[in-house]
Order: sequence, then structure tokens, then C-alpha cells
Amino acid sequence: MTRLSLERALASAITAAPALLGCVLARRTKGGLRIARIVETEAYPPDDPACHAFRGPTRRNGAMFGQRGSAYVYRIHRSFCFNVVAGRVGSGEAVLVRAVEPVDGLALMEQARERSSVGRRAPRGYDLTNGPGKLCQALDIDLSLNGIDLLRSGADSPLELLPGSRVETIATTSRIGISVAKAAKLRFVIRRSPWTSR
DNA sequence: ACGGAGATGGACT
DNA sequence: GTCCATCTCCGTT
Repeated sequence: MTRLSLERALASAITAAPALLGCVLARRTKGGLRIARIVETEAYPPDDPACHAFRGPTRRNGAMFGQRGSAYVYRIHRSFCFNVVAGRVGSGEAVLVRAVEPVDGLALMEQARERSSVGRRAPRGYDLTNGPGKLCQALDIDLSLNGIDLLRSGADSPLELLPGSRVETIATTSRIGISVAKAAKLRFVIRRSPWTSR
């Protein structure tokens, strides 16, 4: 996949969600570099009652109405969830990244997960990044990254989205954790990847 | 000013 | 399967 084809896929949440499988997230902090490959996504298109933007912009979902390729981060209970904004400015659509496969910086991810798990069993193996809240812990993604441009490259880019290599078979299922529009098959996973959630 | 809900995760039965 | 921690935001008073 080229950078151009990635940007083209971001024209809508529906096209972006499968296209983001296999793409790579590069997280840069003072501690060092963490690299992860996206293995599970969910599309939240406009006019979808399960989409946070469905009832128009608010302070929480404001970043969803920004430029395609920017980040939308929000808090749910104790956790954060990370989305890639798609569509046109103002359309209000995004792709939730639900699971990633660690590629590099594994020790940093383990430390970050352990830090968030004080008093509990330290997460190991697939448990490290196989859920939307878990990957945000492992990559230290929080509200400070809400709205940033993920397509900007450079040593000072805190979180960057990079095109991936072509992916194995993609499976499509219902989305997880929502209370409305449950039937839509808008969850995309790399088939047989052990790093997906559930 | 206040009550309720949530695209979750972890512990427990 | 059930329960609930913990916080931001929203809609309503």
C-alpha cells in the first residue's frame, strides 16, 4: 500500500476501516519508539446511530469532525479509545482501532500496561494490545493526542500512521460493545490473527 | 448544579 | 456469565 492509496481510503470510514488493517502506528515518546500493526478496526460512518458524531458536534466528539487522518481519542470509564478520522472535514466519521500487534518497543508497551495495572496481574502475551483500551495503555495514547495529524511524519511526530503491506484475508463481523445498530457488519479483522480481541 | 451513561477492562462466580 | 471502578461529557434543572 502506498501513502496515496491510504489517503484515498480515508475518504470514508467504510473504505478506511478495512484499508487500515495491516497499517502501522509509530508512537514516539521520551522513552523511545513503539511500533504496532493494526489487526482489528470498526467503521463508524455518518448517519450511523452508533457513531458518536450522529447527533452533531460536541466538545467530546469535536475531533471527529476534523481533517481525515487526524486522531479522535475519547475516554470510556477507565480507558481511552483511539480512532482515525475519515471523510471530509465536518462529515463526522471515524474508524475505531480495536487491536494491534506489537512490532517493536515491546518492553515499553509492557511497562506502560503494567503501570496502568497497578494492584492487578501484569498483562502478558496477546493480552497486551488485544482491545481498544489495552492498546491505548500500551502505546500511552490519551486525550493529549486528541486531534493530532497522524499523517505528519518526522522525529517530532508523537503518533504516526503509516501504510502497511498487503494483508491476509479480511473477515467482517458485527461491531462490539454498542447498544444500537448492532446488525451492521462494520468490524474488520485480519483473519486468524491471534492479536484480535475476544 | 446534578444525574446518568458509556465504541472498556479486570476480577470474580 | 455478572459486577463495578472512575471520569468526562452531555442534557436537564
